[in-house]
Amino acid sequence: MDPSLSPRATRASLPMALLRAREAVMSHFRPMLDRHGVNEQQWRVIRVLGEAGVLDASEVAERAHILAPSLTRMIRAMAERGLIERARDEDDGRRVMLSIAPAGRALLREVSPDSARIYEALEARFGQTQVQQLLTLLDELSRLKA
Amino acid sequence: MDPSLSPRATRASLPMALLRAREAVMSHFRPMLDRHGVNEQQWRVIRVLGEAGVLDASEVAERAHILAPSLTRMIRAMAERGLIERARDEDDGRRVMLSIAPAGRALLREVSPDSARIYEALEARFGQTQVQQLLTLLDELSRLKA
DNA sequence: CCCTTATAATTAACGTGTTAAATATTACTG
DNA sequence: CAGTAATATTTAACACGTTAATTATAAGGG
Repeated sequence: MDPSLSPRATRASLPMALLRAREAVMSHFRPMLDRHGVNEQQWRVIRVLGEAGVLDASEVAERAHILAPSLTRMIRAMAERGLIERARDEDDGRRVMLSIAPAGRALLREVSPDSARIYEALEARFGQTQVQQLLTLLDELSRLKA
Repeated sequence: MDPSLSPRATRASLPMALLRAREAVMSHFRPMLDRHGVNEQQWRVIRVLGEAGVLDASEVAERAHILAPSLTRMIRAMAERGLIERARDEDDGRRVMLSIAPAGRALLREVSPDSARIYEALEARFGQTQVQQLLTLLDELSRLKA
C-alpha cells in the first residue's frame, strides 16, 4: 500500500504528540488555577502584564498567545473583575493600553507560589535536563513557522 | 525579590513553549487542510476512523483527543457532509458506532499525500533525529498526567 | 426481578479559537 | 492638504473546549 495513503500513525505524529503533552502538562496546573478562579488564558494575561507593566493590547495578545478577538472579550471580563485596567493611548487613539490592577496583582501573588510549586514538582519528576532539552527543541521547532 | 513571586519567564515555561510549538507546526498544515475544506479536528477524526474502521464514539474521542460534547456536534456536521456514518450499537443501545463514509475515504486519499509531504518537509528542515528526540520526550512527558 | 449504580451519549451554557468584516484612527502620497 | 492606504481594535458568526446536568441504556446486588 502506498504509505502516503496511510497517514502517519497517531502516536508518531508531531501535532498529536504536542497536543497530548500540552494536555498532560496543563492537567497539573488546571485544578490549581480553577481554585483561584482563573482560567489558563486569564492567567497568561496576568503574568504578561505583571512582568511587563503597561502594554498595548496587541503586545499582550502576542506575548500571551491569545488572538485579538479573544483578548477583546477577556479584557471586558477581567476589567469588570478588577484584574486589569484599560485606557486609550493618548498619542495613538487606536491603541488600548492594558495594565495589571490591584486585584490582579493580588492574584499574581496568590497564584505564583502554587504555580512555581507545581512546576518544580513536574521538573523534578521529569528531570531538569530533559526539561531543558525539551525547551530547546520546542524553541527550535517554533522558529520553523510557515 | 522572592522568585516565587515572579513567575517563570514566558520563554522558559513548558506550557507556553508547547503552545508555541503546536501553533508553529499547525501553521504548516492549516492552509492545506483549509484548501480541502476540513479543520484540524475533523481531519483527526477522519484519520482515526480511516486507521481503525468502526469505533464507538468514546474511542474516537479518546484517540482523536476531542471531548465528547465536541464530538457529538462534529458527528452531526460530518455525517451531513457524508464524511462519516453513524449507527447505534445493536448489543449496547448506549453506544454510537462511527465509521468512515465514502466521501470521508475520498478525502483521506486526497489529503494524506499533501499531509505526508508537509510532514516530510518539516522533518527534513528540523532533522529526523531531532524529531525522534522530541517525540520521545513528549511521550514521556505525557505519561506524567495529573 | 426491582432498584440502585455505572456507563455512553447528548444537551446546555459559557468561554476561547478562528476568520472575515466593520470601525476608528493614524500615516502616507500625490 | 485631500484622499488613500495602513494599523489597532472591535464586532460578528460559527466551531471547538470545558464543565455540569440530563437522558437512555446496561450491569449488579439484594
